Amino acid sequence: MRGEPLDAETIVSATEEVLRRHGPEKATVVDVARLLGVSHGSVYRHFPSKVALREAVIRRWLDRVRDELTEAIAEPGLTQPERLRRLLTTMFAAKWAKARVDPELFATFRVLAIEHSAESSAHVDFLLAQVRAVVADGIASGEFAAGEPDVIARAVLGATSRFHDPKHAEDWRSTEIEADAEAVIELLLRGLRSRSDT
Amino acid sequence: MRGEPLDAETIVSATEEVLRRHGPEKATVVDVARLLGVSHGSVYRHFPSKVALREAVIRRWLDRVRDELTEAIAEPGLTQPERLRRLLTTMFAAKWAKARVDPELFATFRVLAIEHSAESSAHVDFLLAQVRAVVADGIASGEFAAGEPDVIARAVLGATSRFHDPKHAEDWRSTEIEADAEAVIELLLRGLRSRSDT
DNA sequence: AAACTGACAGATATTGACATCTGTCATTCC
DNA sequence: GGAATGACAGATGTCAATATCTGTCAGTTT
Repeated sequence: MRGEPLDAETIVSATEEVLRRHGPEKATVVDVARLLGVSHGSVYRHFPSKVALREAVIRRWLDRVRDELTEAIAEPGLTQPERLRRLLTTMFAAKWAKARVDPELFATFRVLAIEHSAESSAHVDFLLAQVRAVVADGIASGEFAAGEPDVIARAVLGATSRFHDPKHAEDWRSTEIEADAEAVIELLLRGLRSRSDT
Repeated sequence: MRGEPLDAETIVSATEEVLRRHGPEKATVVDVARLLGVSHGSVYRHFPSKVALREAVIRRWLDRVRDELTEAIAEPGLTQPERLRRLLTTMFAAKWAKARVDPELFATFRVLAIEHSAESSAHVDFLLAQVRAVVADGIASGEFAAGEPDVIARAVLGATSRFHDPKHAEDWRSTEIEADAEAVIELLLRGLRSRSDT
């Protein structure tokens, strides 16, 4: 009946659109099929369940976030403290912007992220690896004091959860959050630096 | 009909019990009156509204938390870094214990705390003042590097929100939280200490 | 007369009949 | 004959009728 072949990617995009319009509670597989002009049975040809479909949506969303972030921190010629600061501020700013521009959409994806905790914790693992890499480089170069990169990376992410964990999204509406984040980053960098440094 | 006169304190206790049994959604003023064996009109003699009654409950709860905390940190003869560590660990442990012993009750009080944000932020101000005092003393004694005590106290509380903010209560079920808190406190203390120290 | 009651109006919550949704699959369509 | 359909069973959600709750107050009790 329609020229374009129905593929998974198209269905995921349509699902994202339905989630955007109706929110996570009201978005149904029937809605997705309706938007695509097919029967909902066809959607089930490409995804075994509604859960799997939503999982595909959140995975794509997190993949995009990850790509944005790796691109933003790819700048060469920085010291490790500078690199860590940039990694954190970029990460925070990206989340704050999303939460502020479209709070409802952000809340929707937060619901999906909670539903699919495996995907979310894979994302956290990615962030952890990014921080860990910078910390390890900094220790190797002597810019940071010696220590276990894994433990320190966990500590850095844990200490900044107020600024990146969606649980705190409501706090991000206030502009005080920038100054608070700055103060915490400053304190953490002081704690990380080796004593011989400035 | 009954010997004991009905007073505000008794009503608040009964309300706490009803909240404990039924949860924040289902707890009604009629339930409280029923538990006390009086008509609900009598409750309204002592409290102008259901909101005011719940506010009294959360205020008493937070007052008790505050008392526990001030008692726990009243030990003399500690250095300021030691005092700060003790303040934080005591604060965290108290919350973790409550959340673990009776998660539903903890969730109930969390709902009340959100309902009555004025009471909660007064409580945060109290915690902030406690941290600020230790930080200011530490700066005065040269144990901590110079800086704005207010800014630093905010940073310390902000960096540890994962360990004290009820938003993270679910994370506290894992025993990893102890080690994570320890690592963050260590990093913060390193950042706070003046450079001439150990 | 101070403390309490219980009937009341308006607001909110619960219920249960009805509608929609999820997931399956025998059948239809290119 | 592989892709899509639509009728279906069981689960979940919706909505309007019904019940309960909040807050008031004139009247009762001690």
